[in-house]
Amino acid sequence: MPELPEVETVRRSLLDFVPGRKIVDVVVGDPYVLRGQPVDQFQASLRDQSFQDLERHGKLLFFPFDAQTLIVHLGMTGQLTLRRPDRADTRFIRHHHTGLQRTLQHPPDQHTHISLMLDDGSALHYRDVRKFGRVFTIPQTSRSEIIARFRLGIDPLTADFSPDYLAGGLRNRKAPIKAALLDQSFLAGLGNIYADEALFQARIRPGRACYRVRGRSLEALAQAIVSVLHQGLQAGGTTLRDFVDGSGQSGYNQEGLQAYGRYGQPCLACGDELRRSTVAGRTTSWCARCQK
DNA sequence: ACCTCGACCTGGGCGC
DNA sequence: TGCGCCCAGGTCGAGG
Repeated sequence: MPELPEVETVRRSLLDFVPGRKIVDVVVGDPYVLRGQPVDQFQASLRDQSFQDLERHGKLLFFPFDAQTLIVHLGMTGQLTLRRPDRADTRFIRHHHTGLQRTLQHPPDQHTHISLMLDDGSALHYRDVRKFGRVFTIPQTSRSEIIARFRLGIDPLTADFSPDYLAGGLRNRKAPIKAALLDQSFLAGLGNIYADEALFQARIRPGRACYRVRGRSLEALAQAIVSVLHQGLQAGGTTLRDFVDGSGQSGYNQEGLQAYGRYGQPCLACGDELRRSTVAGRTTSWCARCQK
């Protein structure tokens, strides 16, 4: 589900409510998402701690506490949402046309694996159908140490990102350009949606070898990466199936996608039918006429 | 030091 | 209604 714009949307939506709140209880449903951390250790590390800040680098969320840092990666279907006592629960509603699952908030269900009970009666729930995500704590660690520990590259929405950085990373690779965009140790934050969107906007074929992306084309790509991420962020993220922000709200960037998932449909630039192929192991939509 | 591919999970949609 | 197959916003580790 969640690429940089979705994760940042979650972070921003939680920032309004969570800092200052104290964790009074830690409920673990399925310990699988702790990825090996003992349940009692996880619980003890968070109990009685107060939220200070929520940070993000690429797709990784991390929440610093006094002695611990809470790490959250949403994987493919992870949802981090606040259930507030001042709002009524709502049922899941499947949108007839889009299939979107909407709900503002609801009680924990069989997919709710972690619940942090807060001192104002609200609860921060981690729900993850496919369980590709992870939630655990590590001893208090600085931002730069976290980036190093999880081998994350430059976040494209920071000042560290530049056409030069992009050029330096692509020069010696012969893999498809899309593979480089998905490589989190090079660029942290792009996933399958925004990689396809950026390549479409920059008019570059997803299968083109990295070292062959140079000059104006590379400049266009650097610009397109930032542009598609900003667009996603402005739309509150892309909700294909189950993405929601911290309040349970869907995004609407799915309505602005020009390439991702549009194979078989006409290219919005030239009208040709968009192709479908597999690049870097992922389904890819692209226009054979526009993208060279 | 790359790169590709299968594995990890669950559920929805579709064809028969 | 049911079954089997394919598909899905992401990593990881094994093996070439």
